Amino acid sequence: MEENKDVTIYDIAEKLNLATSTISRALQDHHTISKKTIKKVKETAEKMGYVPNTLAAGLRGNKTKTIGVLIPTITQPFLSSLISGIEIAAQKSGYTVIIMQSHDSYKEEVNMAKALYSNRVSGVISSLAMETRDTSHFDQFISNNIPLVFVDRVPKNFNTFRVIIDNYAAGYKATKHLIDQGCTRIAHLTAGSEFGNLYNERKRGYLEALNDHNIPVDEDLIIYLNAVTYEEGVKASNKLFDLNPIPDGVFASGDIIAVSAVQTAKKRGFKVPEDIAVIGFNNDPISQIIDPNISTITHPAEKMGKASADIILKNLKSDKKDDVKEITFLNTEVIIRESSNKLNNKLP
Amino acid sequence: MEENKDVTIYDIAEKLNLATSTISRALQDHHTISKKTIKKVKETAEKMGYVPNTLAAGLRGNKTKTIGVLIPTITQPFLSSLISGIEIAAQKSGYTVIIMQSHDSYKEEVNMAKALYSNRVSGVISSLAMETRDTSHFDQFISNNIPLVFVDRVPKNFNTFRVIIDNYAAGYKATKHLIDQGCTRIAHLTAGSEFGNLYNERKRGYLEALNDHNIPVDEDLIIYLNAVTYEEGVKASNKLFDLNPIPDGVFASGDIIAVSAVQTAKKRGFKVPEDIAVIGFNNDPISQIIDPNISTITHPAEKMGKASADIILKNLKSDKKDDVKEITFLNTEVIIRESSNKLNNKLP
DNA sequence: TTTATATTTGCAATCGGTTGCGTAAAAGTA
DNA sequence: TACTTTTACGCAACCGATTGCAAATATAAA
Repeated sequence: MEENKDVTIYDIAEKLNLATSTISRALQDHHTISKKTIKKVKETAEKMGYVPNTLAAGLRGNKTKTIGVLIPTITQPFLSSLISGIEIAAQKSGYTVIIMQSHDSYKEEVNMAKALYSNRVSGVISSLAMETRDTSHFDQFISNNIPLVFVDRVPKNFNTFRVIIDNYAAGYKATKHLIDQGCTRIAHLTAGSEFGNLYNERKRGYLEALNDHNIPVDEDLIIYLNAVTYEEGVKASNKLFDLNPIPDGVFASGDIIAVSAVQTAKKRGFKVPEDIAVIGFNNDPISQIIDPNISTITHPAEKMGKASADIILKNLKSDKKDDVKEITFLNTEVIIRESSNKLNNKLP
Repeated sequence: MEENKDVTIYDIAEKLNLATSTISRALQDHHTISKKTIKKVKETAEKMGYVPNTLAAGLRGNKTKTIGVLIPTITQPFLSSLISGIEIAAQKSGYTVIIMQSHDSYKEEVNMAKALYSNRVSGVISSLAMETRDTSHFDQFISNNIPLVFVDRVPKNFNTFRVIIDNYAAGYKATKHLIDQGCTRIAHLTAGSEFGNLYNERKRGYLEALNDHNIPVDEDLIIYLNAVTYEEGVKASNKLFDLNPIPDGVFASGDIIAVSAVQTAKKRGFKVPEDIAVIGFNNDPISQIIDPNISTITHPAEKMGKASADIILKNLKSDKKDDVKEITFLNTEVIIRESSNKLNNKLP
């Protein structure tokens, strides 16, 4: 068994009769090394099969060109797209991405934050677990000057970068769209208890839109799901369709919920959008595949990922520690599709 | 600006008047350290806010408790579930997961393989990029005794662990199911050029099933998509429905393709499954949401992820280098749903 | 030729744990 | 009490790259 020892800069140094420091500098195009030497070094490095040891470099410099991502799960379209955005941006700058899933558990989130720190990541991007109430496990990053970006599900009182959409405005827009379509009894399907403010904000937008248009709020039309799943959506939708009369519009705080509403409606003999108009949230792939297509609010996952990564990278490059931890708002748009097109407008 | 220096084992050693070696050993419950000392050390470590430095440990031991995952993309349901399975298994053993996306580009795959090696990952799990023909960039892992597992899209001639499903058998089962439903003109939608053998294997199963049941193969009924996307699926489906007569069954080598077939059929006035029965592949979430529900073949993503991770972990634990690089086959099942239920059997 | 300047390279400490080997202290045995 | 065994801990080298500072060499200016 050939115990193939790694080629190190020492090996290269020996072969070329140079100091390791010269090799190191040559490899990073340091200006104090002559072009000739650089070329020679790089060539022999290549020839000898040298692969830099990230650990050693990281240990010395106490930084790793690694971005840690701590999110609830990666199997949701929004989050996997988010990661994709992060990964692409990071990759471009030579950074590596470490991913950890909290599975919406506070305890796991705490552990993984520690693990990320232990790995000396250069920066952290996180979306909070549903369960999380206390966020002090993120303090360690701040106090050690590791840039921290919260994205999408962000804590309220934590002075660090945040990348979000304006959930309030989005909720307002969605509801207003239904109102514009002539709906007057608009239901809202939303997530139950939560600490992060995104569902609450959307609901706030919903309420405000009703208010602005003189539509009385009917608490019976607001249903809180225990989880954002298809099954829970069906349960909630059935509650809605048990009402008499049924609502004529539904704003679901997630496409998967909207899908369940549409399908439950169909199953129970109601027509979408004629009997009930539906709008979802996220613009998940499924929303444009399901029949009827589902109107929705865009949730620019990749862009949010890119924005988050860019903030990290920018902060890493410039030493000046921005004390201004700005909040980045990304745009959302209403996408009108069949499920809410009561007025029968032409769709693109 | 408080330059919060990290607490190291040196700090603990000094505080307790012990040697760093004792601290190090105490922290890992080494048997040569007394219970009292261990307890004392752990307590003060906790109190002082000590966080181990993974880099330092990894550098010394040349291993990092990190599993590198190199896949085409994470935004496909199958692959994100795969990662999820890997991550959960790894996490349980205290391993961290680094993820890199090749975006189906050979060049990126080569670079990222190098990056993974550079990070001294303990093991690698990879699914090949579509473009990849040559796999020599994976040699470095083998020659350095880093366990390597290929999963799903695996190379043919590379002696390492492989975790796959029996695509041939799955293709056969899917086709046979359609035959059992009474289909006699069965089309097949598959991916175009590819090096990994999964689509080819499925096609082989399809052909063999036809053969075994004395159904002549009609090349017009086999359509090669340029990409596994909804749009390409629609294009291909339309070709199918331009035929006269149209086929009475379709085996699509992916659920997203099956969805497009079902919807294109509906759009063109054909009934599913009465006029044409459809079966997909993967059991993606969408398959059981779309109306009609789509019959499919399970593709146990999470299990495959777990299996891959377990192989890595097992190989890491036992020093003996298994020279037998076994291939792990995971089971697939036919899930019969509405889209292929011509005989109108009761479905669960 | 000499001095000043620019260019190139080397020395050696450093990052923070890990571990083989050696020794001191405690416990056990004759 | 003397001797062996066990238990507990310390010393110091090591992993591989980085970097401040010093030194050597080359080039330019006087």
